[in-house]
Amino acid sequence: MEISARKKKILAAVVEEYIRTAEPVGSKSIAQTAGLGCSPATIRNELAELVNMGYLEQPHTSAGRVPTPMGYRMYVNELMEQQKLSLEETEEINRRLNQKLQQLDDTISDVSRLASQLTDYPALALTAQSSVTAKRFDLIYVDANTFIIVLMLSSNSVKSKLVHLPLSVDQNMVQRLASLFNAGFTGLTADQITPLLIHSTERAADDTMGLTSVVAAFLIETLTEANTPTAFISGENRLLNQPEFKDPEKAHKLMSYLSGGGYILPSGQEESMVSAGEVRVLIGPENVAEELKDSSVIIASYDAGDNTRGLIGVVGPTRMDYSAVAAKLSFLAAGLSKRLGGGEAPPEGMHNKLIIKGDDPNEHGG
Amino acid sequence: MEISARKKKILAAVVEEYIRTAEPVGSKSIAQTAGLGCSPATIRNELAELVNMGYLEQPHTSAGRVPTPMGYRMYVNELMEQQKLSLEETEEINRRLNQKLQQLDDTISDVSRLASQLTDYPALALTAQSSVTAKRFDLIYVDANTFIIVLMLSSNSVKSKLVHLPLSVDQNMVQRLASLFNAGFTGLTADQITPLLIHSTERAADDTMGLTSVVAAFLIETLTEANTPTAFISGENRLLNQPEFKDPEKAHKLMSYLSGGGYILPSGQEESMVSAGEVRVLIGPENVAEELKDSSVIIASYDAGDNTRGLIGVVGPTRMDYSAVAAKLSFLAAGLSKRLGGGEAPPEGMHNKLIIKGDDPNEHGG
DNA sequence: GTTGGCACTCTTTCCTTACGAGTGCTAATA
DNA sequence: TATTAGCACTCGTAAGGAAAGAGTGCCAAC
Repeated sequence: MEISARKKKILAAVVEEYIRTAEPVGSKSIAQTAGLGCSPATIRNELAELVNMGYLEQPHTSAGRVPTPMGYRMYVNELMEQQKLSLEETEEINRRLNQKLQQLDDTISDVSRLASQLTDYPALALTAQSSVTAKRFDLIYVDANTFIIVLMLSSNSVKSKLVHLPLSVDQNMVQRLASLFNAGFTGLTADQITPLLIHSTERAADDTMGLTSVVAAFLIETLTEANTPTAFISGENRLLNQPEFKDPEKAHKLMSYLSGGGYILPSGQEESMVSAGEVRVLIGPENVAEELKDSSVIIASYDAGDNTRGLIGVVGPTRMDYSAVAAKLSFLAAGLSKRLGGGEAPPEGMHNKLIIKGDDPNEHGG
Repeated sequence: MEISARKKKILAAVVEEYIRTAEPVGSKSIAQTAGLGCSPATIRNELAELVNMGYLEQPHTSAGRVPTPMGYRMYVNELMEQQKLSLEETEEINRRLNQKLQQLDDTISDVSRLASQLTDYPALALTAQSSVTAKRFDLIYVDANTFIIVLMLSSNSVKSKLVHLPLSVDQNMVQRLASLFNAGFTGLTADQITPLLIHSTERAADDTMGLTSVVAAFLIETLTEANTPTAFISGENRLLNQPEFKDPEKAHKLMSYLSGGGYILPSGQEESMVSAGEVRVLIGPENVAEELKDSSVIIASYDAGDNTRGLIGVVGPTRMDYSAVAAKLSFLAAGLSKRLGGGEAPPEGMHNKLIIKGDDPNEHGG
């Protein structure tokens, strides 16, 4: 059965009213606000059908209607209007991005904080999983017992570490080692750096002091860290703003799930699930994690340069302001991409052309 | 009026029972548990006097007794038994410290997370405010448009940054600049680096491309960052475990205060308030921040090396397990000091000799 | 297809009552 | 003088019940 235009209007009205008030929506208030010239009784008939179709439900017989996940899904896919951010909002976001943005590592936490502040929901930011390799080694001789490892990565970031040794370092050896590493270890991923390779380098450098393994260990650690996507969550406490979490039990469960680095997306699929410039919405039971079955997640991806993508997302009750949050995240992601990504800058006003993708492709007419 | 030995015993029993159950404590339960051979009626008389003296209060006429902040203070200063950590606990802490500890920057968040997990309260970690200066500069020429700044600080950490320039870099210039910076900028604090100094260096290096100011900017930024104490708070959500925060309003207020980097100690006095090896307890109204007047804070300081100290602290309701938390924090701080500080390692079993200092020196007999 | 009317349902709120934990006081006791 | 038993009293909390109110479903009329 196809859903009529009026039903759509009514459904949208219910969803929006419910998002606003968190109270079941009655026929009367719809008749007043939705602006379609008909009486509460008519609305009631339509509502009853929407319940039958699975878009709405009643908490109990004499209550108003509440959207089901399916109702939200319909709303997000077809009914929701793209929300435009006000000039002040876009300026605010840009200002804060410019203020903070130097290196992704430092900002991943700032980004999640910003997203949380903007939306008033808990927010998370994920760095992209990429395959970073070493591009260049420098070893700086400081004194007889000390040298500095400087490691430039394919992602064009630089990592460094001060190494103290109990033994005296030979300055020639340090230089020899740097050349050997530049020759043999650049372009390798962490798991291509085998003990065998290290060992043969050690011999080639005539290294009896274990310098080679120190440098190699730092390299492996750095690469592993750079390739491990890290998540940062902030603003968990904002859940408490939402009436659905007035029960501390419930709030605590979700908050500790989030704080504990609880994964939002099926691991390994993070970036692949959201393509660039698009915002994905996971509603209630569409989430994989048991703890999120009553909540919704909105995720945008950003281009972190180097052909990798990261994610920013927001978690809230299913009764979430999808439109506003999607718009904000989309703009934020675009701003991040512009600043981090090497690639083409998103066009001005890009946040208006926001593409929202549902979870289940069957459900939205393509 | 001096407080009798029996009153002390009774007060301690009330505090401990209340900490355990979060329910007002009646005379009967004390008579049973406290093991002083007297009847509830006797206890009642004593309790009434303890109320008069200000150590206890009654929520209402027919309820049991609850400690006042003054009662907690007395308990912390004089009555509380030093809690020893079990072998498993100390081993667990040591294990996790060893696992994580490489550089303070990376671990400040880990430390606060660890403290929070151990105590099941929100925890914060503060880096020490110190006066870090530059110790050594290296500039690595990468290609015509790129070089790397490597900056070694007096704290013996190393910071580095990749710099891209629109103009071609002259390799000689890069080296000249490094020498000039090593000669003129080491040992200076951020505010000693004046535009004048930068300008004269620029001329001395014959730098027409603005390299000098790029390096100087990085230096200033790094020093400023290193000297700014950063706080990290985690586990805010654990507040929800406590029955006193079953009201989401209340919980949210405190949590957002904490998340917002709310300051626990009067700013500027952070380290000076807690001396090494000692644990400080701030009970309820002893706190300066309005938001903390109903809560208690337990703080330990650790030696971060380089004559600087940092803090780890825990926030909870006044009904807090002072003894256990103090023991854990103390051990944690000692462990951190041992690993970070240059100084003498704390003696084995140091957590047994824990010194607890109250807020107000007048209140505990010296 | 739409609407007004009306009986019905079910939650929420408020009030009252009963209960019980714990006290304070008094008088007896060691 | 300190302790104890006994008892009336207080006050918060839980339980029960009635009234209110919001919203529905359905029917008959338009």
